[in-house]
Amino acid sequence: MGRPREHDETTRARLLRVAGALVEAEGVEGLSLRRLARRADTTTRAIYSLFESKEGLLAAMYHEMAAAMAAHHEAVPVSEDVTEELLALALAYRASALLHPTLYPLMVLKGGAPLPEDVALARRGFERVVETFARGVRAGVFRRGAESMGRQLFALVHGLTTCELAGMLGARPKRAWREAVSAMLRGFAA
Amino acid sequence: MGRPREHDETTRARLLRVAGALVEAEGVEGLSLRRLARRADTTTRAIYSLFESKEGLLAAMYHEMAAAMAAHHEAVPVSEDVTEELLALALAYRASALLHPTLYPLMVLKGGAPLPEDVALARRGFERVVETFARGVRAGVFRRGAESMGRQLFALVHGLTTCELAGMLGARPKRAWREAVSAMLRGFAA
DNA sequence: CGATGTTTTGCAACGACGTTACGTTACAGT
DNA sequence: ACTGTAACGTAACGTCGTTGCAAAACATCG
Repeated sequence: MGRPREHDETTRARLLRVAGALVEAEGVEGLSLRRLARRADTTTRAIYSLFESKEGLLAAMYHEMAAAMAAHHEAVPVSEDVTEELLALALAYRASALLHPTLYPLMVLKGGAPLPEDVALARRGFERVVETFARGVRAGVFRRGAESMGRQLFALVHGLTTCELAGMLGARPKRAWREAVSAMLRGFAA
Repeated sequence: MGRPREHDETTRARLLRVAGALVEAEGVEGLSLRRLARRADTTTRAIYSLFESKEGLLAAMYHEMAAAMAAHHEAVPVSEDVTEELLALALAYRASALLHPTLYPLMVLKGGAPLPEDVALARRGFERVVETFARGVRAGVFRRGAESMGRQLFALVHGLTTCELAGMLGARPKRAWREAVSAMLRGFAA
């Protein structure tokens, strides 16, 4: 019963696309619901019907980003060389962050609380790292404490991402990534 | 000539104090010039006279933060054990960030461009780290590349800070700091 | 001592923002 | 056909950062 929705899935997709372009072009502060509605040729009411609020819109953008990162992570094959696998996982994180350079800060900083499903998504990626560490521990490559090492590696990876996006990682950022992650993994050796 | 300023240095200090309290209590988005003026019992015009704009106010807050961090850094004594000294420098960074937990994000994320003097201030701390690395290289403790290692250590330290402030560093954050920094430094060994 | 010039101040307004109340519209069920 | 219900577009509300403007407070000069 009631009037059928006119703001359908295609408008939703269009809004997400235009919002991404806006953020990409002018940063998070350049995204306003009114401008977004104008650019997407619809009304602010449509955004409220589809996303509930601005926070909901940002959560949906977060979801796209989290899904992209999860896809990059799952594309990394399981290897016998756990060090190589962890390095590949870190570089996959880097690649997905660099794919949406201005969208990445959305994940970390403000924009409100992400949806539980997206937290679970991010957690899955983290647990993949912890499991890889655990395999390394069992193989005698690393010392004990897979979860601690996973947390610390994540801190490094996040810091590297932030620094690279800020242009503070020097002329050869990928090399810096390799060196930093390798150094930490060497330091984790049993 | 001209009307003498009534908005003096004490109002400026009070505004900075109240602004810090506001950010501390409700985050960066809770800081509005009108609320700040009301809480500090003055007018928005005073803020504009003293800080030029909201960005100028944030830059002044950034300056306080940067000065506190520099003080913490300079309090770390030069040691013959470069590894110990770098660990102490990292923990000094942590201590100053934890002193103003909600002010720290101001330094990294938005708020606009910090003043050149504050960039220089932050740069001095970074160069202290690079020099310590260089001493370690000369002593045969680390491999070559003092500046690269400094950048990578900074990325780790910043990532650890962000993660700890987000509560993602587990139950023993200081221990995680020690382990992570030590691991990276071990990995940098010659 | 009064007139003038210059700078700061308080106040009110401007445009833009996120959000919401409201009257209208379009359908489902009777 | 009538009524109830849900989604719609429009217009407003309150807040934000910022700015124009007239009044105010001094220094300087006639």
